[in-house]
Amino acid sequence: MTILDVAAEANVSKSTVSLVLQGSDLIRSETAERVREAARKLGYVYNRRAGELRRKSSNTIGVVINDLMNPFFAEVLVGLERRLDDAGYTVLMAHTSESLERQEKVLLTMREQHAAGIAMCPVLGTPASLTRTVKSWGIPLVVMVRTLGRGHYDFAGSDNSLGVQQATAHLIATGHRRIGFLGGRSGPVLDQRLQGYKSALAQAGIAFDARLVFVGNPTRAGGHETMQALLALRPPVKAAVCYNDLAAFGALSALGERGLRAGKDFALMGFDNVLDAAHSNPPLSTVDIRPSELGEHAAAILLARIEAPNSARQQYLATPKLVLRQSDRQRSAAEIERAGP
Amino acid sequence: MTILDVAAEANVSKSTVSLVLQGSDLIRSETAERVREAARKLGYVYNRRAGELRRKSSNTIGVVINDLMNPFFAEVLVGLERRLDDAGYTVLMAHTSESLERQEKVLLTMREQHAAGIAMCPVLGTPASLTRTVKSWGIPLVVMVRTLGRGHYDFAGSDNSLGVQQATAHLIATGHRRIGFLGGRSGPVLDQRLQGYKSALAQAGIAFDARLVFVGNPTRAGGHETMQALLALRPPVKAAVCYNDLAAFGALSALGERGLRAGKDFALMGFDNVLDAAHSNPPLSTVDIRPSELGEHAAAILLARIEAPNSARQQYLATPKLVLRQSDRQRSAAEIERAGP
DNA sequence: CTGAAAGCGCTTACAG
DNA sequence: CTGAAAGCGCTTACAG
Repeated sequence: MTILDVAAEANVSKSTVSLVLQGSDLIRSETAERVREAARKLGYVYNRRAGELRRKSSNTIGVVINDLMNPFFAEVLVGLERRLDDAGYTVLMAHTSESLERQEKVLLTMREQHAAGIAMCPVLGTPASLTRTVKSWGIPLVVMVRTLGRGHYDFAGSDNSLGVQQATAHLIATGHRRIGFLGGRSGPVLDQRLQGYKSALAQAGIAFDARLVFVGNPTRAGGHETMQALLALRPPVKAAVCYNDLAAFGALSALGERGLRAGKDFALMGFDNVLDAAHSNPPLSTVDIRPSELGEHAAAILLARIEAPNSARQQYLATPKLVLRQSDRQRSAAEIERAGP
Repeated sequence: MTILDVAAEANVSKSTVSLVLQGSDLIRSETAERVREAARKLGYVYNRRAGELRRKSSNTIGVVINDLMNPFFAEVLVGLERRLDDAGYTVLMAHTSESLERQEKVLLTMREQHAAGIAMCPVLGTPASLTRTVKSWGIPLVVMVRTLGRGHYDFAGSDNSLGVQQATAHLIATGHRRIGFLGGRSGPVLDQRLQGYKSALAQAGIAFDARLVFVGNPTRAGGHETMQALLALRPPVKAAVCYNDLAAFGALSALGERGLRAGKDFALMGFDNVLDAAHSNPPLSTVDIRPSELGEHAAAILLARIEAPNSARQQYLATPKLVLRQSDRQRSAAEIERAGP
C-alpha cells in the first residue's frame, strides 16, 4: 500500500499524490480531492520513514530524562512533550536512570534515528564536553535542569541559588537561627542550592555550620535518613530547608515517626513545587520553579534553535517563588525553644 | 557520510560494508577489521531509517501512557523501558493526558513510524474495538492496566478485585465494620476494585452502604476531597480503603488537616504500592501490585507477540499482596469507638 | 568470501 | 497544473 497504489486508483502519477499529501496548492482542487478520496478508500498510510529519508529531515525529537521516578522530571517531561506535540513533533523518550553508560547508548540511538533535536537532563557526572560533541553531530541540543560546565549551550533550568536563599531567609525571618540542609547528591544543582543556603545565613550574620548539612540521595528515602540524622543533633534543630520536595516528603515522614509535625513542631521547606506538594501531610511549603513550565520553555528553546541554528545562545532560568502552605508555619521559635525537645 | 564512503576508504564494495556492520560472518575477519577501522576513522554513523526502510522492519516500540503525573504509570513505564531496552528496542513514548483525541493522534504517528509494537494504557473511554483496529494495522499490541472489553488481546494488569478484597478484609479483621471507599474515576478498574470491596463486605456479612463510597479523581486532590466528605459523616467512619495510593496520599493529607493521623485515629489502605508509599506520612499500608514489574511483564508479552504473531493470547495479572506499614495500624475499633470522634 | 544490481517508499527538480 | 526520472542510504538475493 504505497503512493503508487493511490496514484493508480486516482489515475494520476505518484508525484501528484505526493504533492497532494503535502497539501501543495500546485494541484487543482478536483484532482486533489480525487486523490484524497482514493487514499481514504484504500486505507493508505503515509510512510514517514521513507519521506524523511528522501527529504533528509526528521520530525522526531529525542528527550533524555535521568530520573522518571522523581515527579519533578515527570512534570518537566509532560510540559516538554505538550509543547513539542503542538509543534508537530514526535518525542522519542529515553530514560537513563542516572547511568552514564545508558546515556551514551541512548544518545547514539537518537543520532542514528536522525533526531531533529535533543532535550536532555544530563546524568550526574556527564562530561562538560558533551554539549560540543552533540553539536558536532549537527543536532540541536537543549540541556535541562543541570548545567554542564561553563560552555556555550542552550539551557533551561532554575535559579537554584536564589530559590534556596529565599527559603532559608524565610525561615530566618520567622525566628530560626539553626537551620538544617537536607538531601541532595553532589553535582551542579547541589552546589548552587547550598550556595543559596550559605548566602542567606551570611546575610543574616549567622555562621555557617557544616554539621547542619546532611547530603544524601535526593529521594524520599534520602530525605527520611537525613532528617533522622538531623533530629539526632543536640541541641535539637527545629528548621530545615530541603534539597528538593522529594527529600522534604521523606523528611515529613521521618518527623511523623517521631510524633513530630512540620508546621507545628518543625519548620520545613522544600524545593520544586511538584504537584504532590499541595497534598502532602502537611501540605509542603516550598520554592516554586514551575516544573512543567520549565519543560515548555526547554521545548521552545529547542524549537527556536532548530529554526535558527546560529542564533545567540538561549537560556531560561525559572525565577523561584516561595509558596507557603503549612510545613513552614509553627509556633514562634521562642515558644518552641521553651517547649523543649 | 554513508556506507559508500566507508567502502571507498576500505577498498571494498558497499555490500561488504553492510555485511560487516551487521556482524555477518561471511566476511573474512581481516576485511571486516579493515572496514570497521575505516568506519571509525571517518566517524560513520549508521542510518537506521534507511536500513529499516529497506528491510521493512523497525526497532522502535510505541508506548502510550495516559497519566505520567501518576507515579504508578511512571513506574510501569520505567519497567517497560528497561526490558525493551535490554531487547535492543527503542521506545517512542507518548503521553495522552487522558485525552482520546491525543490518543488517536499518537497512535497514527506510531503507525506512520512503522512501530514494531505498541504498549498502551488506554485512555478512559477508549472503545473496545481499538484492539481490533490496531491488530488490523498489523502492529502487535499489549494493553496495560485497563482492560478494553472482553476482546481477544494481550494484557498486563493486576487482579484489582482480589487486591481490594484483601485490603478490605484486613480492615474488617482488625475490627472495622463501617469502611469507606475513596477515589477512583469510573472505568473498568474502578468497577473491579469496587467489586472487591463489596465482596469482602459480603463475606463478612456486612451490608454494602453506598453512602460510604466516594468516587472522585484518582489523584491526591481527589483523595483529599473524598476523605473530607467521608469525615463529615455521622456517626464517624474510622477506616477506608482507597482506589489507589495517590488518593490515599491525599486522604492522609486531609486527615492531617483535621489533626487526625492514619495508623492511630484512622485505618487507611492504599492500592498499587508506588515507591512513595514507603515514605509517606505515615508510611502507607497498601496493596502491592509491583508497578515496574507489571511494566516488565507487559514488555515481555509484547516481545513474545512480535516473535510469534499467532501464538495464544497472553495475559499477566499481578497477584496483589498486602503490605502493612503504618497507616492501617490503630487502636482496636472498640477503643476508637470509646474514644469518640 | 566479495561485487554489481535492484529496490524499500518517498520527494523534488525538471520538462512539458 | 501534471508526469518521468533520479536519488535518499541502506539490504539482499544473485553471480562469480
